[in-house]
Amino acid sequence: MDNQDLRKAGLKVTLPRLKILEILERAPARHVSAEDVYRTLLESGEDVGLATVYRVLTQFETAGLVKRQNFEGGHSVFELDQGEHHDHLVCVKCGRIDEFVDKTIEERQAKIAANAGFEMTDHSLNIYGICPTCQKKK
Amino acid sequence: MDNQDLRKAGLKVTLPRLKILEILERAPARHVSAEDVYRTLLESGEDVGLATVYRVLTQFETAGLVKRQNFEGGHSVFELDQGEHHDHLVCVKCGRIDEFVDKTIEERQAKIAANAGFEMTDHSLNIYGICPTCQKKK
DNA sequence: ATGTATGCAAAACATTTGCACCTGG
DNA sequence: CCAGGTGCAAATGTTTTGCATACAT
Repeated sequence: MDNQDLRKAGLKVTLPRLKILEILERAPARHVSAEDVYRTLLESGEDVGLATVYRVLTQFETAGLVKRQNFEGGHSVFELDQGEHHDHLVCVKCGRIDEFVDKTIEERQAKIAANAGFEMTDHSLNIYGICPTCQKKK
Repeated sequence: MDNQDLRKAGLKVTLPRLKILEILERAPARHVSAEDVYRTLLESGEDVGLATVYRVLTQFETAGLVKRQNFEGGHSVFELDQGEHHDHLVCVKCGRIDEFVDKTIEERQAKIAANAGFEMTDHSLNIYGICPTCQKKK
């Protein structure tokens, strides 16, 4: 089935692309960095270059298969794009990432952009904090 | 007056620090990158290293004098911290940055963090789009 | 004087790109 | 076969760091 997605995006079905797609699908955290993907590939004995990981992830993003999130410190994570937009709650201690959607916020954002005369292309809302687990550990 | 702010932060009052503070105060765009500050310094004939610009800006951030915003592409901008929190509207064409505050959004964010059991430490909301000026230029 | 600050050059990251070789359709 | 894909190494852009020197107090 994934082969179809790749072909539709005009991408050849190659081993690296399939493997990376698989890793994204199985990632327990859903949000993984390019480095994470690369490490996982090496662990499974695949001989894929980090450059390819970046190239493939970028192509996937262009194809709409994947979403890229830029967090603080010039560090990005990728997640499978499952259609529904959402924002992120990021734990600054353990890196855990929760997702949420808030219709009210979405609406206000659209209104703010419109008021300012901006044609909104995208938006990112990240709430940083300490997750329940890390609070207990303290 | 600024000398006081520096001293209070435990920083010696040095020429580079004063100059950088001055540039931040006079920046027409309010939001400047380290590179911007560096270039402005060179233009005014000051002999300051880029490393110092980064060091000073980081110290200013720690001291609460300055806010750092991380935008997409591992690129950061700095602005004088004037107390009132605000979010950003960023033009993806010309880089123009507008500020806004929306009480409703702030409240919802706090609620979302609380519901998830997160102790919120910070949050960043950036709306990306095309500003009115760039729309006309099209 | 003495502990900080600074400039410079080198290092550290995260990401991208050039290029010769490989591979899917 | 041949365009597109890949690995590797080198380049990039941004930010940080090591170190010897210079400065504020």
